Amino acid sequence: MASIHDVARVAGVSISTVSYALSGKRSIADSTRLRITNAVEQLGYRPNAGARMLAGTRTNIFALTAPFHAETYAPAHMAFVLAVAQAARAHDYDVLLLTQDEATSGLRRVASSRLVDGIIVLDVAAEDDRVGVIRELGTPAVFIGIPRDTEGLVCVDLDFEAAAALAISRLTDAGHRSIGLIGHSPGVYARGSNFPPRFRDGFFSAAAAEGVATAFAMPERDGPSVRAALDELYRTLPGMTALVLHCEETVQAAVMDILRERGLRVPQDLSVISACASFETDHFEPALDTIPLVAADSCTRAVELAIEQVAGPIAPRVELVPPRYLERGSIAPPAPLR
Amino acid sequence: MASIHDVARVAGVSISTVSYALSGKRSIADSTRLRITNAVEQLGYRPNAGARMLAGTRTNIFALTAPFHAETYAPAHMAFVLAVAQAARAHDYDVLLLTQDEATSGLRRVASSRLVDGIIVLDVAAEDDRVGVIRELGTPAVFIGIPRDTEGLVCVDLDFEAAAALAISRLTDAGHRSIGLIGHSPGVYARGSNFPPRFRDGFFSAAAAEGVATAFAMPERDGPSVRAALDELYRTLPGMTALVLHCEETVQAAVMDILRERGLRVPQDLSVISACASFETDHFEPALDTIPLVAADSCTRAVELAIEQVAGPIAPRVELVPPRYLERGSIAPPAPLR
DNA sequence: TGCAACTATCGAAGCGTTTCGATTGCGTTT
DNA sequence: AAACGCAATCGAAACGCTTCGATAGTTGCA
Repeated sequence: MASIHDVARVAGVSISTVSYALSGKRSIADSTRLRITNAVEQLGYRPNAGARMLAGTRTNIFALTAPFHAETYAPAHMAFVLAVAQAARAHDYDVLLLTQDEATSGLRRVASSRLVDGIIVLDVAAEDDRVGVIRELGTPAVFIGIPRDTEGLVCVDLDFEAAAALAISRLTDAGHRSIGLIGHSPGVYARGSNFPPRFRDGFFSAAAAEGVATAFAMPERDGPSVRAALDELYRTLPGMTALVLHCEETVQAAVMDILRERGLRVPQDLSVISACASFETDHFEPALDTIPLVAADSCTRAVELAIEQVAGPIAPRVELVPPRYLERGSIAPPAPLR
Repeated sequence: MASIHDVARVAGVSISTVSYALSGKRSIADSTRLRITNAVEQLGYRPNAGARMLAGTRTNIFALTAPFHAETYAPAHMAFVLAVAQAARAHDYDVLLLTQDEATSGLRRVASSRLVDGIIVLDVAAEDDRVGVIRELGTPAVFIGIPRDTEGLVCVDLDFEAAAALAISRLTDAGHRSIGLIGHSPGVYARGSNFPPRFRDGFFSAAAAEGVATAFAMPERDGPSVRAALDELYRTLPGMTALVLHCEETVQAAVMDILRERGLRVPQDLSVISACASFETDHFEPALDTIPLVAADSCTRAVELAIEQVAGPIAPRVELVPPRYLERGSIAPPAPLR
């Protein structure tokens, strides 16, 4: 395997010249640079990663800690993992995957062995063990998600409160005054993943501000309870004219099936918005207005912030990504009283 | 950050003694070893990863190339990624995640910069670009899945042919002579992921060997075509008494719903086996006999083989993991003619 | 003409390990 | 008593890069 010495020899220069030519950190004559790049090409030279880490100040690797448990929704999880990896590669960073059973010890290990320059934290719980470790390590880190105590941390996430408020405002603009919300399964709220409660709370407070009547149900992941959840909403809120879905793909599909089965047309009989889903919603029949949860948005920003931190300390912050709204025609004014 | 020099100073020995004490590669007096481990503890010393890579012969990192595309079924994909990461950690290896848009160039990059000791290849297509690159690089690599040309490669996978044969033999043992198969969507077969055809072919040849009548249908991922697929099976094979499912969770769920809706009882009216699914099938009503696709089985073995290759070349091979069978009571003798 | 200010290049000192030969001191064997 | 073998330890040479501080050679300007 060719080393920088070989390149220097072939190009007829010293190794420091090669290093500077490749890094661009000092000016090098065009003719020399050309000889060097030719030599690199010819030898198939690639700088040795270990040597670089040792001599340089950075490793060009980020750790990604992405716990996976029973309640995790695989497609969304996957989307975030991939988005982080892609964003990192765009800045010449690689991603090292930490496993959940090594969550805190793995962080310590990779940080104190200087294997990584920083840490990206996914699927953040309100009370998250990783927060304490990261504070203590002082390693550059970005949380995608927001723990309860954000003191000293850099966090990025979709603005779920604003997303909920956006859903409410679109519906009230259309004239709705009775709006239901179908959320995730109770386990998701119980376990402490932080965005479902944030959406729910944003929903309730925006509704309260508008003086809108609300109802909320949390179906289990599997079949029959979706039906029960819908029944519960109609029981609590008999005049419900609009529905916000903040739940998994299978549940949303089930809801649409049940509505169809009951002869309820969207949007004539019921307006529906799909909120903060990380999957495509345009295959539903009819297609639904959507406030998408775009993994790439948060992850790209997270990687940028991580890179800034590698360069030097930055101010702690919580950055909320504003929600977008995609119209697909699933909202109409409420039907006149039947 | 404490270095090996600090440890040596505190313990009152030379750095080589520290290194040998920690690696165990030469004998060290118990008293000395104790002083060293105390110093390590006290200073919170962790060997620097970069220095280790440079001086030693290995990096203790594997690259994981796991392409993700439209046809990918996220939960299964995730299960394999996690299983690889866990198996690697059990051998003190970390996992570097390569993205699909850098599939071949990423392999070249991490291998020739000596960032990784080896490569684990997931979701192998029959004709897979990564095969050529890996042959050319000569880096230790293990394929989880089997490309068409396995010349010189080390591959591990569930024995899908044997799994199909096992399903057939369980059903023929119970007296079935007309067996249907519901497979993945046509796109999966077209794109070249290699296990669906292997299962299908194993199914047909085992059935032929037993003189059993068969039918095969490939529903699209979404709703209505599952119904169509079942209709197709009953049309092609009016006397069908048993069904093998080799498809995604949502499709299996849909099949069970449709059977229930049509008043077909499992197993009295139809025997059903779920084959090579990486999800839990015991929540179906009724629970289904299952030939599970256990990610950990293949991934553990793959990591072992990768580690053997890091130590020195091993013979190329295709290792097939034998299928298991979980009885749950979804098989009965065929119903007498109705 | 002389000197300052550049530009382009080089040499050498690290970075923190691993590992290969010593070297030392003891107990055993002849 | 000389010779040997072994266990425990040390010193120093890599490993391949980055980067700091020279050094020559050029140019510009007083």
